[in-house]
Amino acid sequence: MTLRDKATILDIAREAGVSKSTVSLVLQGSGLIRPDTAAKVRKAIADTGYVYNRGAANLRKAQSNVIGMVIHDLTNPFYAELAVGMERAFQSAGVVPFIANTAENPIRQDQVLKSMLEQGAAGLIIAPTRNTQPEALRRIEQAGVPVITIMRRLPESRLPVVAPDNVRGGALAAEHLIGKGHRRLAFLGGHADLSVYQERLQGFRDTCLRLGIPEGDITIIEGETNRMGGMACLNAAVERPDHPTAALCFNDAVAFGVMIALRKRGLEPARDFAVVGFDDVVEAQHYIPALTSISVDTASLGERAAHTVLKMMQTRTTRAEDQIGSVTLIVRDSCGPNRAMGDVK
Amino acid sequence: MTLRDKATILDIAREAGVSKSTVSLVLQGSGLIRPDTAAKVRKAIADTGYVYNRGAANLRKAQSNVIGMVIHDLTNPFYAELAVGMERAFQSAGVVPFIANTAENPIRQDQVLKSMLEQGAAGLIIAPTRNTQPEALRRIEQAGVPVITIMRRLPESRLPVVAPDNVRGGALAAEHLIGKGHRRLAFLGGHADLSVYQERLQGFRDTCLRLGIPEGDITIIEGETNRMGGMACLNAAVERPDHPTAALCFNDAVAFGVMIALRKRGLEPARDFAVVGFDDVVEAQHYIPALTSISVDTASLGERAAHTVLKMMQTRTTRAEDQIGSVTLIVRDSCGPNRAMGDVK
DNA sequence: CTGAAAGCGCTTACAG
DNA sequence: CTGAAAGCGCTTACAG
Repeated sequence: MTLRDKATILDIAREAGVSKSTVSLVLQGSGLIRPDTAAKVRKAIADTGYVYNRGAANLRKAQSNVIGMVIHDLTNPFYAELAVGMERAFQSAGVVPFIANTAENPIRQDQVLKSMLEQGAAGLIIAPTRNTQPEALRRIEQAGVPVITIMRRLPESRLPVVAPDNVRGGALAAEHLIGKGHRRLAFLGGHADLSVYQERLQGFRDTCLRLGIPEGDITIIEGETNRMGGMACLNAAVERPDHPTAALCFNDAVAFGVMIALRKRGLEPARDFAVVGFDDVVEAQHYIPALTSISVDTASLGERAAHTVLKMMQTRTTRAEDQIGSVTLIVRDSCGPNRAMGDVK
Repeated sequence: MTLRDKATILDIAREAGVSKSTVSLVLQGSGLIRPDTAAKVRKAIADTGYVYNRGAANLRKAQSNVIGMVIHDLTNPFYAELAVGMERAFQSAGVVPFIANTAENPIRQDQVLKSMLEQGAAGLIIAPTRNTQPEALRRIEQAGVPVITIMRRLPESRLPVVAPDNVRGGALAAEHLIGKGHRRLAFLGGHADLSVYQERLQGFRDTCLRLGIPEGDITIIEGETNRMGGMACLNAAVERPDHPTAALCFNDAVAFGVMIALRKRGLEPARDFAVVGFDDVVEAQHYIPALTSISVDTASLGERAAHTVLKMMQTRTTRAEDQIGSVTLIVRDSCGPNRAMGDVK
C-alpha cells in the first residue's frame, strides 16, 4: 500500500533549481512565476513522474475538492443516467466526483456517508435509500458540508431537494389516459413511503377525480420498483373484478414489467391495456411497443443538482432552494389509439 | 468549502482528559488502551461530532484506503452490475471504493485516472475505454499503484486482466445454434478493436468452421455495442442474399436490439431467427422471448477483480495472474425449438 | 498504559 | 519574482 518513494515538490524543486514555494505556485497556476521558470518546473514534473498529493494540499488548505454522489440503486438505469449526467456537469466544472452505490441499504448508506465525510467531501448529492433516518444525515449537516438530496425527499428533513414535478407528471398521465377513453385506471408499483410515490400518485389520483372518475374505479397496487414488481402488480390488477384498462406505472421499469406480464397473459400492451411509464429512460423509445412515458429530463435534473452543490460550496452555505424540474408527456405507442369505453379482452 | 472549524483529536483529547496519542490509538482500535479510557474517548468523539480526517492519517502513514473503479460505461447495465458486484466485495473487506464513469472517452479517462492518483488511490480497477493508449496507464504503473483491467484487455499492456472466457462463450453459442439446425450464422455488433470482440468472435468462428460451416456462410457485421447497434446490424444482415438465420450477438444489449429490429420487420425472434446474447444481464430472463445468453457470472467476476487488487495491495505487488472466469450457456426461448435446414420467412 | 516530539507533503503569509 | 518558516491533523517510535 505504500505509495512507492514518490517524488515530492521538494524533489522537483531541487531538480528544477528553485524553491518548493515556487513549485507550489506553478502547480497552482499562479501568474507570479516567470514563464521560463514555470517551464523548467513543468519539465521536472514530467521527468520525475511526480504525482500531486491532493490530500496534503487539502490538509493544509483546510478544504477539499472531492464531491460524492451517493446513489441508492445504480443498477436502475434511470439512476445510472442521472449519475452520469451529474458527473458530466461536475466534470465541466473541473471537479471529478465519486459515485457510490448503497444498494437500497441504510446501513451501507451510513458507511458510505461516513467514508465520504472522512475523505473530506466538500459536497454531497444523495439519492437516499428507503427508510433513511433523519439522524443519518445529521452528522453531515453538522459538519457543515453542503448536501442535497435528489429525487427522493427525506421526511422531516430540510435538506434541499432537486426533483421533477412528480405531481404534474401524474396529472399529465391521468389526462392522457382519460382522454383516450379509459375509465378504470390503475397506479401500479412503488412504495407508499417514498415521497416520489406520494407525489406521482397524488397528481394522478386528483386528476382522475377532477375528471369524473369515481374513487372506486382507481386501482392502486404497491409493489417493487422494478420489472418484477411491475409483473406482479399487473397480475394482481387484472385478477380484480372490473379491472382497470390502463395504468400509470410508478416508473419505466415497472411499466416494462407490466407489458411483459400482459404478453404472458396473451394480452397485447397498447391494444388491450394502455401503459404509461415515468422517467423516460433511454430504453423507453426502443421498446416494443415504444413506451409512452413522463420525461423528467434526466440530464438537466443532474445538471441542476450539480450546479446547486457547486454554488453552495462557493457560497459556503448549507441551504438552498428546492428545485422542481418540469416534466413532459412523451406520447409513443404503448397506449394505442383512442378507445371507446370498453373492457379488456 | 471550508470544513467548518471541526474538532480534531486534540479537542477530543482535551475533552476526554487524555493525550492525543491515546485518542489516536483508540481510533485505530488498539488493544493497548484501558477499556474505561477508551470509553471516555469514544464518548467525547460522539459528543463533539468529531470526524476522522482520513487524509491527514493517510499523509502521515504514507498509505491510503481509497480504491477506484473506473468504468467506461455505467449506463450499460452489464457494467453497472459489475461495478455493484465489485463494490459489494470491497465493502465486505471494509473498504469503500469509489466509482467513476469515463463515458467511453479516453480524455475523460485520463482526467479521472489523474484525479484518482492525486487522491492517493491505493488500488484501481479499470474497464478501459476504447482507444486507451498504453501511455495512459504508464503513469499509474510507475507510481506503483496496483491496477488491473476488467473485461477489456489492453493491447501491448501487461496489466493483469480479469475477464470471462470469451472464446469458450463464442464456441458454446456456435454449438448451440448449429445443434439447432442453423447453417448460416452471423456474429453481430461490437468493434473489432476490442479484445472482447476478438475473443468472442474467434470462439464462434472457429467452432463454426470446425463443425463444417463454410466460411462464406458466416456473416460478420460490426456495430455499436448497444440496442441501436443491434438494430442496425440485424437490418444489414437480413438485406444480404442468403442471409443468416441465427446470430450470436456481441452482448445482450445488441441482442435486444436485434430482436426489436426483427419485430419491426414482422419477423418473430426465436421462430424466424435465433438470437443468442452474451453477458446474461438481469433483463435477459425477463425479456420476451427470454434471451438465451452466455452467462459470464458477473458477480463472481466482480468479486475476483476486487480480491485481486486487495491481494496486490497487501503484498505490495503490481503483478498478478490473469483470471479467466468460466462461462455458461443459459438456454431460454430466443432460439426456438430445433429446426430443419431452411430459411427465414 | 500514556505523554512529548517529530514529520508526512503541501500552502501561505512574510521577507527579501 | 523567490526563499525560509510555520502549520494543517494525524501517527509513530520513544520515554516514562
